[in-house]
Amino acid sequence: MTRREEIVDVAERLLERAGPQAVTMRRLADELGIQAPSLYKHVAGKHEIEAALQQRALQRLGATLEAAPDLPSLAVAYRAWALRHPRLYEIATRLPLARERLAPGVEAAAAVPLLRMTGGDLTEARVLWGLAHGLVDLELAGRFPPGADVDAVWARAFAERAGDARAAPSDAVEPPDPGPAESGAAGS
Amino acid sequence: MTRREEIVDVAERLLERAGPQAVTMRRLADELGIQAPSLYKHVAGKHEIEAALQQRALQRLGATLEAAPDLPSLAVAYRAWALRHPRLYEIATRLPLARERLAPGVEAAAAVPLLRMTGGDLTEARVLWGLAHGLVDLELAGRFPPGADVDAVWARAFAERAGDARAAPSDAVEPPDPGPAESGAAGS
DNA sequence: AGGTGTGGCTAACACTGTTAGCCACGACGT
DNA sequence: ACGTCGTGGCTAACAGTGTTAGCCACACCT
Repeated sequence: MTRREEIVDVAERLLERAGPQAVTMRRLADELGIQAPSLYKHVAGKHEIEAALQQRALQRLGATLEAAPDLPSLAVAYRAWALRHPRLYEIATRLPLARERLAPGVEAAAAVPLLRMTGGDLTEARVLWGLAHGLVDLELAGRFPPGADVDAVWARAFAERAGDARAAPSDAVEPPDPGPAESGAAGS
Repeated sequence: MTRREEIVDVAERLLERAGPQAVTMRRLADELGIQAPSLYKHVAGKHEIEAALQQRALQRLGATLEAAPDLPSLAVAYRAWALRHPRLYEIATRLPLARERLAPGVEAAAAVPLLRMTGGDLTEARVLWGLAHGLVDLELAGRFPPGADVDAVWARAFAERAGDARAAPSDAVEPPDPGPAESGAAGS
């Protein structure tokens, strides 16, 4: 394992354990037993570490979603992952998505499971993605008051949507090739 | 106008003009022709300024939404406001909602328009809110690839939902009294 | 042996939010 | 009229942030 990966590993552990404000260059270096400026021998800057975490989060989330057989279970898998890795989810979703830093294909790969559900319908996939993301984001931000029945909200949201998704035009069952801009970008 | 409001005003202008990283205590003080530590004579800390901006954003958004006659136009009004005041929207939505700092009633007031659409159905209101927020958040984060037809996504999302909303149980046409925890908190 | 890249180090810079302590001024009560 | 006191400014300073410059030891390769 290269030292760079090691840094990202520590950053991830630190992030989930102590929150985003704790992942600082000096703290990171401490954890590795070195001095903060030495980090720059392996990494261009903090933004690069964040980009790496973002990429990692996208891959993990995408992999988790792969297993879901239908839309409702995909929804609960999405929410469950986000609640289990809240900081990673935030970093994956709040950061403006450094596409140029991202390894090619990971954005597309994260989109595949959802796209499969909608039969390749990009618009519908984006609706569902927005719905899931919005609900997760509000929940993570503590926006639903304590005691709110969030389970019921998710049930309602995706129960009704499920019918629509199946009724969608089956123009492309196979996910489109992860081409440049438009194709794979519905889920990331 | 008290000096405190003046500070928040400058903060808001600075935020929308130059972005969140530009609204710093020293910069704020410069804009007011004073020294940074003097700000603390009027404000407990930066968090208080942010909380004030958050409250302001909630009020403005709520007021804008008031005018919408039906669900589709409420959706476009929501999106339009967010796109016109992206930084304010972020601060209103990303910050963990300092409920104790918030003037009583503003959270509830922001929820009223949506709740009216759903005939008082809290769960449905939250679904719609999550949907709208998620789509806005993804768009603001630059998550939809350039060239994506976001209009189409919104049209699809709320065209189908509109029927559901009207078919919702009409158990409470009048928005519930803005009681303590549960009632008014669906939209904020 | 000699050169070279790798990966540490210290010192320092320009920022950030924030605190302590001082001081001028204006209002207010006696 | 005079003392008192709150208001609102100031400077100096602190701890912490990301980041750069420059130095140096060690391993490796010719």
